[in-house]
Amino acid sequence: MHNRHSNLIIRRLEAIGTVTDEAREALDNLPAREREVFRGQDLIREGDKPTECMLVLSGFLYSYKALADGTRQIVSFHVPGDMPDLQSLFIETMDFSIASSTTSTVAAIPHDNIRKLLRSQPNLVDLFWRDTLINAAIFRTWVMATGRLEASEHLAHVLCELYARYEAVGLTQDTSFALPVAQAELADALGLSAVHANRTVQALRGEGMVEMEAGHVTILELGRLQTFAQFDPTYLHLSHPTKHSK
Amino acid sequence: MHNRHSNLIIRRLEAIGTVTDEAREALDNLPAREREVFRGQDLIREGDKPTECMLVLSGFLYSYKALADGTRQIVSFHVPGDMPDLQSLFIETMDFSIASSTTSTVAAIPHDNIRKLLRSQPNLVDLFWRDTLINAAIFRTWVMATGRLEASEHLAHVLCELYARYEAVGLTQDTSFALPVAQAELADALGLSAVHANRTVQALRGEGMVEMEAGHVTILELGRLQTFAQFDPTYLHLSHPTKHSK
DNA sequence: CGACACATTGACCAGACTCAAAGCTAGTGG
DNA sequence: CCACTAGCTTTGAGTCTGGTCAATGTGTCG
Repeated sequence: MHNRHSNLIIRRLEAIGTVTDEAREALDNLPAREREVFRGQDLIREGDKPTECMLVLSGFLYSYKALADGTRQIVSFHVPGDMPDLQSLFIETMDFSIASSTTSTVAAIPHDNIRKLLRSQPNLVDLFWRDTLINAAIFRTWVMATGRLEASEHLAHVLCELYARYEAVGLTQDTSFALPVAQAELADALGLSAVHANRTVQALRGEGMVEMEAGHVTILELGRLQTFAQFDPTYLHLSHPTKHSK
Repeated sequence: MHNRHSNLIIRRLEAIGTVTDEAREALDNLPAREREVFRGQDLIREGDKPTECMLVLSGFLYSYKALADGTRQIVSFHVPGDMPDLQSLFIETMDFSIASSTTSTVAAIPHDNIRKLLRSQPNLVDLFWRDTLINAAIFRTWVMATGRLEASEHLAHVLCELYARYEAVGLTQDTSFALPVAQAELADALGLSAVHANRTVQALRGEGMVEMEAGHVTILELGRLQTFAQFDPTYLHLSHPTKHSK
């Protein structure tokens, strides 16, 4: 049997590629220090120089960049199985912060151990690299959505993405999933004001495409939502995408 | 002496890390088929499954994602030395297109040869991986700029970024550099309409911070431009960043 | 009950969009 | 050498999406 953190990593990596038995074994032997982070608390800050990588075990986190006027832009959400600062392995200084939007558990894995692992398992280098490439694809898509979609389409797109990513690690219940973020945080992710984010949520609800309340989302009509958002799951490069459109 | 394409790759990689002599040698032996691309022409299209990677030798290209209504969002610019589709090594299907905005020369390097190179030079795996991570950081920053900066700040930010990236590969002349894109393309990069992009360019010119004309940009007051754009070069993770602000 | 955090509304404002029409400039054919 | 075109840039006028400010609900917790 595997331990909690290796189970999650493996599930994540299997969603994007193939994990050999040997690699599975090696992942299981990674040491990890578990840690809790609470709502609104920063796990890592811009400018930090981490010596370990974080693996999300439970909860929900997000990365953001702060601006001069005190506002911020959330640049990605992190669900269990994600390693939000994997980049710190190769890039010394963090160029963004990571915060938790609810009580989350993370496993901290020292760089040294990951480096040793990657040396012994070249198979994993490919998979981890692939993971960073998929992350980049997600950012690209956020640029597209932020730059060219209307607020309600953008929100719909984010919901489609989260649904697909949750499903990839088996964390959906039917067509609903956890989204424990306040509307103000949603606003920071969409590049909107909090007031307009609220109106945007109401618009989507009014369309009957989703239910959003008390920290979780239920998608009522996935196909329609995806079409509306112009969501094409290709960019997530998952092994078994969940395209339901048309 | 090195050939044209390896010279550029090496300069690029040296800007972000250290290249061993052995790796240098191996890079020099990469086979490459040179190719010209002309203004407006797609080098690679969304949905393609490339079997080689492109290295920009000269000119200027950009990546974009097309939307349902015929509009598009440019998600990144590519200067000489960049490998805009390095990801195709690990991700089968392209989720964006790459087009040239002027006459450009690219070198096509077969995946097989790159894979062989990476097996023999683990040092290069780190560097290439680091390159993809830096790319991701650039996307993140674009999300931030698109979501939270005003149009003129956003334009200023893009100019600061390009200046820093050009400088890293030694392609600036004093404080000016080539930007052979029409304002309509700038608009697609900034997520603006062409009309507003024009007004935004005029605003920056009016401030006396930059000159922009006939496909090239001269930065008149770098410090002020960087401050205005809230540009912090950390995210480019270059070895010798060009921070001039205060 | 009061405090706090979050969601919701209303009224008004502004940055950016659209449509439409002119300028400019380099290149082409006569 | 000039009229003509094509591709860009620039301007003007009216509209709209999303922003700001300021209240007002609502729910949870001590």
